[in-house]
Amino acid sequence: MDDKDLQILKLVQSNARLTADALSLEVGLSPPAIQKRLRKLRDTGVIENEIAVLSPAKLGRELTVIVQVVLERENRMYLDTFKRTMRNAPQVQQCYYTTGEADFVLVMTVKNIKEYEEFTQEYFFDQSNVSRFTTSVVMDRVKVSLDIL
Amino acid sequence: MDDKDLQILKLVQSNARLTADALSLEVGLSPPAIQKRLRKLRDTGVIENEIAVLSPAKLGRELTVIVQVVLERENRMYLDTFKRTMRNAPQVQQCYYTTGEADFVLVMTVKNIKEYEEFTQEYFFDQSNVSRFTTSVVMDRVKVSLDIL
DNA sequence: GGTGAAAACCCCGTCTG
DNA sequence: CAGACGGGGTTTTCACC
Repeated sequence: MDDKDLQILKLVQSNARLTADALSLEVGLSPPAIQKRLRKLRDTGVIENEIAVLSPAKLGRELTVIVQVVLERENRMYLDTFKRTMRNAPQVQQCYYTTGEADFVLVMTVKNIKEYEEFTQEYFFDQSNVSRFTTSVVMDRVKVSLDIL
Repeated sequence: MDDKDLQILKLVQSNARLTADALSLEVGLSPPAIQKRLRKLRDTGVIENEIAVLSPAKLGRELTVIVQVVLERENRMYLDTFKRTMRNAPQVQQCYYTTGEADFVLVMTVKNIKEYEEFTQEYFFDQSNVSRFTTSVVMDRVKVSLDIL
């Protein structure tokens, strides 16, 4: 992991379609050298995966909400159950287990408020372990990235 | 936008490296047909971009925090200034302008609590428009994706 | 890490249902 | 109009230096 690797990572974290050829011009290595580094970065898990970012608006998921969830009982089994449920819920983009007021913070995308209401019915009310939750409706997705460099 | 497109999107949103050949087997179209659809999905903005997801842990960004920010004055100019600042701050992965208690919700990744403290000094205290903010430290990144299908 | 050849993949015509 | 085939060009891959 040297400076060249960091340069490559900075570029591909916002555009994974850059060819080894294009990268080689920026970084100053031959295309095969770039490929070797990319392979290593993938194998070692520095690059976790490469994904297509879809437009929520163009796919009818106009509504983004942020939810803070407080659980009723906070023991290992209940925590794991809740985590597993969130991982399997397609409406839940992100789920964080946090310190502070809430136990979990969720970032969700849904078609409309009705779909969100149905989600809360299914996951927060019916025989669940959720004590209370507060909902914030997103008016502007000011910045949405996974960049870390 | 038919069912075939949706199938393609579902696959590439979690793995953008799938070749047209591999996709053709799943979807039941010829590789050129897949490519034509992919091109259209990119051109129309349904696929916004393709990115490499990096491991925060392996790059020394061990700490994720979620911050709720309340502004002092909430007029157009102050809002736009705050949004622009967040977009340009590399520590801020995501920034949402929301209804509810907080004006903004941030998802941030930092090296350690010291870097976060410095960030708050620079962006929240020094001559800023921030009234107050509450910090939640992430103990488990249960689910972090941008999947919407 | 660089070089060069082979393989795989992508993209563009054209054709067909 | 959307999909299937076939070419040529690009990109990736791999052996070797």
